Order: sequence, then structure tokens, then C-alpha cells
Amino acid sequence: MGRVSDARERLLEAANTLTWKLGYNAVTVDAICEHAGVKKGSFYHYFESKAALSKAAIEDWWQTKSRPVLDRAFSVTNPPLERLKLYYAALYELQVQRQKAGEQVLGCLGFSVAMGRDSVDPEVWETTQHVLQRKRRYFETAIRDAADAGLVDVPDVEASVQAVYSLFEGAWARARIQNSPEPLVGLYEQTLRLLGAAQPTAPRSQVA
Amino acid sequence: MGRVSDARERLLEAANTLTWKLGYNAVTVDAICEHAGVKKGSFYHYFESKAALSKAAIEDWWQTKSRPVLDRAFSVTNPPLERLKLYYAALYELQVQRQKAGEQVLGCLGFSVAMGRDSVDPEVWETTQHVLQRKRRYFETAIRDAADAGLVDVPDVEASVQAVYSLFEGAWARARIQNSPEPLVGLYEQTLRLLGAAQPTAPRSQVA
DNA sequence: CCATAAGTTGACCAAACGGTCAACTAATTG
DNA sequence: CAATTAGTTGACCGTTTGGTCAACTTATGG
Repeated sequence: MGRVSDARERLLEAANTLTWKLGYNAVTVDAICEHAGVKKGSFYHYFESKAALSKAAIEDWWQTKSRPVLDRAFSVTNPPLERLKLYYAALYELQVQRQKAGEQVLGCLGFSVAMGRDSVDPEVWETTQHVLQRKRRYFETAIRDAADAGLVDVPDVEASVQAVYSLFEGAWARARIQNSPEPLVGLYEQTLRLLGAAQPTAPRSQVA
Repeated sequence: MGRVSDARERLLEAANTLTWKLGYNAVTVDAICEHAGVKKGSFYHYFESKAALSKAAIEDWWQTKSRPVLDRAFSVTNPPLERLKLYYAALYELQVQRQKAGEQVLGCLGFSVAMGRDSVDPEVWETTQHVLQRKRRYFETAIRDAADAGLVDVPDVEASVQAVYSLFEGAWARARIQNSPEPLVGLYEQTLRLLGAAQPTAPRSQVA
């Protein structure tokens, strides 16, 4: 029945691309439409509001972009600490590819939107909050598994999960701010220090 | 000559209060004027644009709010690692007071604005960037002093500075996102782990 | 005491904003 | 080959945005 179209998918993609770059508030419906090659009338054929589009776009980003990378790296077939290493490496690799393509370092989409809190539509913010919680759970499981396997030496596992996750998000946020992958370098080694795990290789430089 | 007024100061204060809560883009000139009890005509008597006000407001926030706390905590009269502890404690205390007053956890103003990057006026963004760099230097000096005094055990001081600062900003960003000081708990102990420094007291809980 | 400079005001503007709608077009299916 | 249904379009709307301006008020210094 009726004709078919991929306009909905183009709108989701455009919303994520622009929101990732500019944040929720700075992105206009007109800009999304232009980027997607869709007229405004069609926009409101698919979504009842800008907030509804954003909600759907973030959920789509999680399912198609974020989760697959997490599932691959944090597979239970990998040793617990190896999962973190693989995840950091995968994200870093994506970043290097982006730079090669002349694009910017944008950090985590969900984190950027979530930082907006009071200036973001409540339902959209709730969606990002939910996504970040799911992401954090990957870290939690890996670190608990590492603790159970005696691979780490920490007095308080929950506190360590918090710290590792804060370090991770903080480094990515700083990478965005500086538009450079520099704050991401050595993230895994620093994570091992937080967890009191054995260092894998010799340090790169010596001071004092 | 002419009459005197504190409207300029009220505008600076209003701009910071609202920008801290809502971010750069979500704050309107009208809202700033209303909050400051200043009519729009007066606004443009003092500042040539919204961006100019924001620049001045952020610089003012750094000089009057942020720097004094840093200078007190990071005084060279304090032992290097004690400086970090004092700073964390001071910020945490401010947060507790805010919560008592029924206010929200808002994290670092400069960091929030800086995260906006491409949706913030370039000059405003440059100002926040500058402020964050100065703040980071306090961490750098303290950690270098600690390294020189043999208080820490790290293979690469610069990498440790990056990590400690990322952990710090990440925890504060997460506190904002969750509207709770929870991610800030134990920040100093985790910092000591990153720096390979001796733990001060017994851990609060034991797992495994 | 009064000229002058600093500060105030509210009406106004063009552009951009999120959103609406009735008319139109074109695939799909009975 | 209709009839149906999904998708498209561009003109339009009320509101909000950052910003302007000429007229007005008031404290201060000579």
C-alpha cells in the first residue's frame, strides 16, 4: 500500500550527525531536513516533534552504532580486562579513521546530549540517560568478572567501576573539547593502575 | 559623571547562573535580562552582543569563583597530594551546601560550555578553553611536585596528569548528568591509585 | 544650579524558530 | 484499472530570537 521511502532513515541519520556535532539545542528542524534532503512537511509526517525524532535517533544510534561495538569488545569469550582494552582500541581506531577523513573528534553522542540536562527535552534526556546506564553496565560486568578471577586488586569493586567509567568518559569528553585524540592515549594503562592490575609492558618514558 | 549602577555586575551574575544551568545556547538574552532585572536596552548599553557578555561572564566566574578556591587548595605551602585532597573536599563541600539549599548539581561551568564547541560562539569557546587550561595547570604542578618529592610512583608523569585530570572532569560531568554528588565520592582515593601513592586509611568495604 | 555624561526604557525590527495544513503524487493491491 | 494508502510539497502561522534606537531620567562635577 502506498509508496515506499527511506526518508525516515535519512532523518534519523541527519539528526544524529548534526546533534553529535552541535548538541541538541543548536540543531534546528530546518537543518535536519536540509541535511536529509527532506521537506519539512515530510518531517512531520514521520515524527510528531523534534523531540520525538531525537528520541528515536538516539535509540537508533545505540542499537546500530554503539551497541555492536560494545557487544564485540565485551564478549564474555574475552578475558575481562582484555574487553576494556579491545573497547578502547576499537573507539580509538574509529577516531583515527575520522581524523583521516578530515572530520572532528566528537566524543560520545549520548554523553554530550546528557550534559544538556535542563535544556534538553525531558524525554530525550531520559533516553540518553538510559543509554549511558546500559553502557556503564558493560564496564561493571567486566570489572566484576576481573575481580572474581582475581585479576585486579581493589578494596571496593563498585568504587572502582565508578572510577574507571569516570576516567573513560572524562577522557572522551576532553578529546571532544580539544578536538584531538590525545587525552585517549594510554587510557588502558591508566585503567589498569586504577584497578591495581599488573602492567602489561614496559613504560614508555621515565621521570625522576 | 553620570549616574552609577551595578547592572553590569547583575548581568554577569545572571549570565553565569543561567548558562551554568542551561548551557550557552539555551540561554536567551531576554532570560538574562529578566533574571538580572535589567531591560534589554540596558543590556546592549553594557555589552555589544550576547557572546561578549558570555565572554566577560566566564572570565569573571574564573577570577571571582573558580580561581580563589584553586589558589587556596593548591597553595605551595600545602604538601603536593594534600592540595588535590583539599580541592576535592572544597568542591564537594560546595556541592553539599548547594543540595541543602535545594539546588541542582551543575558540575563545572567552563567544562559544560566547552563541550558545546561547534555550537558556541568561537570567542566564548576560546575563553572557556583558556580557563580550563589554567585549571589543568594547577593539577600538573601539584603532581609534578609530588613526583619530585618521591610521593608518587608513576612511569610517565605527563600521562598521569592527563589521567588524573580526566578522572576529575569525568566524575564532575557525571555528577551533573546524574544530578547527584555520588560519582564524586572516593575521588581522592582513586586519584592516589592512579598516582601509585600510598593509601591513607583502611578501605570502607571489602569485596571477594 | 545646571550642563553633561552615564544609565534606563519600551517600542520596534528582521530573521529564525518549531510546527501546521490542504493539495498533490505515486506505488501497491483487489 | 481504479481505489486506497503512504509519501511529498511549499506556502503559511504565531512565537521567539538577538539586536536597534531615539527619547528619557538621574547622579555628579564644575
